[in-house]
Amino acid sequence: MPGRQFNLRRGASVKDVAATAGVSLGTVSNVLNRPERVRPATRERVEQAMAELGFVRNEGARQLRAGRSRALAYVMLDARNPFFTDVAQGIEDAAMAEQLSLFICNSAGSAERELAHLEHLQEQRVQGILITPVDPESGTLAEIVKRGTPVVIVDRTRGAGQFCTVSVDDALGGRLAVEHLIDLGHTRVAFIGGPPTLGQIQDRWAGSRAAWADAGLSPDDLVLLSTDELTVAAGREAGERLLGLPRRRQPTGAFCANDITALGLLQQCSRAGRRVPEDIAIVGYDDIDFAAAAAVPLTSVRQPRQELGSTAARLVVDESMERHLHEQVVFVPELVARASTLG
Amino acid sequence: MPGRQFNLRRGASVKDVAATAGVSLGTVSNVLNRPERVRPATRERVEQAMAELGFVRNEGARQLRAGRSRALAYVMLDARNPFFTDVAQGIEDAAMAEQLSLFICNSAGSAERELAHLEHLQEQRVQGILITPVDPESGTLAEIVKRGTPVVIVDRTRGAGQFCTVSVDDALGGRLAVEHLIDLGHTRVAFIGGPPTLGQIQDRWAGSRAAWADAGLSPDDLVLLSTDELTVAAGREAGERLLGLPRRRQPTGAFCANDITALGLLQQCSRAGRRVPEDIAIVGYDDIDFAAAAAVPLTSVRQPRQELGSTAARLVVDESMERHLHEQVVFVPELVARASTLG
DNA sequence: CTCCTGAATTGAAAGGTTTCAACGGACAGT
DNA sequence: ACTGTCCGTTGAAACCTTTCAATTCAGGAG
Repeated sequence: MPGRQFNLRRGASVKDVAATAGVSLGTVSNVLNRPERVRPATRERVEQAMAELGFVRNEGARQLRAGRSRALAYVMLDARNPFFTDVAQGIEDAAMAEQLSLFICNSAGSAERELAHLEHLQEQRVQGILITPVDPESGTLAEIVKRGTPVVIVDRTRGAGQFCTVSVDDALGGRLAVEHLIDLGHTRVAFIGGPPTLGQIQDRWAGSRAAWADAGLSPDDLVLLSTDELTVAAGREAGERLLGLPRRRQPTGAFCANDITALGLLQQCSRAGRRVPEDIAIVGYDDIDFAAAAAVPLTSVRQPRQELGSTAARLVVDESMERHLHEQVVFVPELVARASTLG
Repeated sequence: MPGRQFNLRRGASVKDVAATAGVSLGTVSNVLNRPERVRPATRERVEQAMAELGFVRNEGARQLRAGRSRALAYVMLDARNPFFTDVAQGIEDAAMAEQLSLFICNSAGSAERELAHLEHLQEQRVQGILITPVDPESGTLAEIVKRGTPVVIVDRTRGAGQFCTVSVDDALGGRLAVEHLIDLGHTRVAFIGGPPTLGQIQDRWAGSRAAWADAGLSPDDLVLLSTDELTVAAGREAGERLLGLPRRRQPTGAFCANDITALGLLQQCSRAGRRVPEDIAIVGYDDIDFAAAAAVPLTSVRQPRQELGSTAARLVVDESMERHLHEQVVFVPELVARASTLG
């Protein structure tokens, strides 16, 4: 290969391509960004040169010029919860469709980790940030928006009034779950979930109570078993409490605020020799893949997870393009009935 | 705030900071990168200016200058499999410790998606790529390495001779699972998994057979139930086949090549009214969180997932620093016995 | 033949950071 | 007083892409 030599360590640049193809920098750039402006013969020559040199665009330089990068970011609250990985999948699909890269980070519920991630993402000049925040009211996010990076809150609405949000109607979800149990004839039901400070728990509980009241049942027969977190262990522990209640005061149905907790309850029931749904019917929330995969497939409230993600991505891209009114998109959940209630 | 004005859209640059602090560009850069070289008084003045202006380093420009970015990338094979999300967690931890950003991508088993991701990552000039490839022999990866970006293969060894790899001893894992069943007195056992083209399946099967032979049992009594993939559905379907065998030829123990398949088998058993482990003992593989969360907690072969990830990250960072010999790290798996075999 | 038009192409400038050779000043030693 | 050293600081150059005003060229109209 004669003539033109470029820095091996760094690879070919537009300049090298231009020299090889015998055109100017500007033309190479046009081939990349506005090919219709370039005469087909020229374009072909340039493309040939690119292939020959193995040219790969330098996104960093591009970003520097443009002022912002072609990357989005999603800061997950809990990567171990399949709900969030499915949301991430929806975001990735949308990002790919827009030719954007995606940083996925996991705060794992730690405000400190979250902050470190947000710091990095700002340094990367990402085009927009999608986040399920540890604490929406911390002020960090507001500051990021003020600096010009669009932020969309995913799956949270409390304290997020000033942001775009994408969420699912949790009150309706709670209602659907409890109405399902009522329809099946249950007159004593447990609500399992927490912590009660979480907006979503409040909404699902409120929806449950409303459905209960609408059916003319006594509030005393909708038992709140509050947990500290939404984990398998919390579900097991709540199950222990539930099964320990005196026989005649024992609920015949339980609505768990997420599937992971429901799996814990299911395990505890199995351990105690109770049959599901004959002795106790169980409804979960989220409809993660593992809900359908449980020994007794779990009835659950499905949230449109991927759509949640892709919509959030669309919003953040919109916002990065033009000033626009903040949108608060709310999706409708759906009950998926399976063996854990139907028998 | 008098005087100095900077482009609002873009935010403050080192230049703005330098002007505000009354020093030169170089000094600001020194404060950022070699603070020990700067007189404390000066440093403080610069840091003050940074805070005042809300200065955020522009990683793109930094990358442009340095030739590569301060970001790693992990291309997952299947984001819905918790095994890989745990590996990702390990990588993220290591990346954070090194102050590196991390792109997480999901090929979802599609070579096309994988290629699109790799394209983007090269444009980003990432410092290194960690990947569980759809096809290690495709040549794409070799080309990326040739262009100077280090690549480490995660959880695959076949056809990856020329790369750094990080994996777990699958033959040993298979041996542990089957030895456990033998120890419990099982003399007829099923191996469930596939596709048989997958190196890991081959290794786990080979390890199983070796353990079986070592115990002096007849090869005919280790039954291979091959599946097309490692999914819940495949596990259910294999369960159907297993339970359909004539009673006296029916295995009393099953070793599934991953936990997800084992959950499918467990579900099928539950559906058919078989008790686990009394009628059939089940061993899974991976020890994902949901294995312990199953109605009957699953005995499983644990792989050091997070360590797998963090080691891979360490290797790729090493490789990006200096030429080094390719390392092939192999971890040792461990059996975790639970109720699905112990009763 | 000249002028005009529009299309294709050019080249310089800008964007923010890092590096490095060079510089200035203080201070010690002679 | 002079030289040499060392520390702290400086400013220009380089990294690569994109943009845009300017330029060239071909071809048609007058």
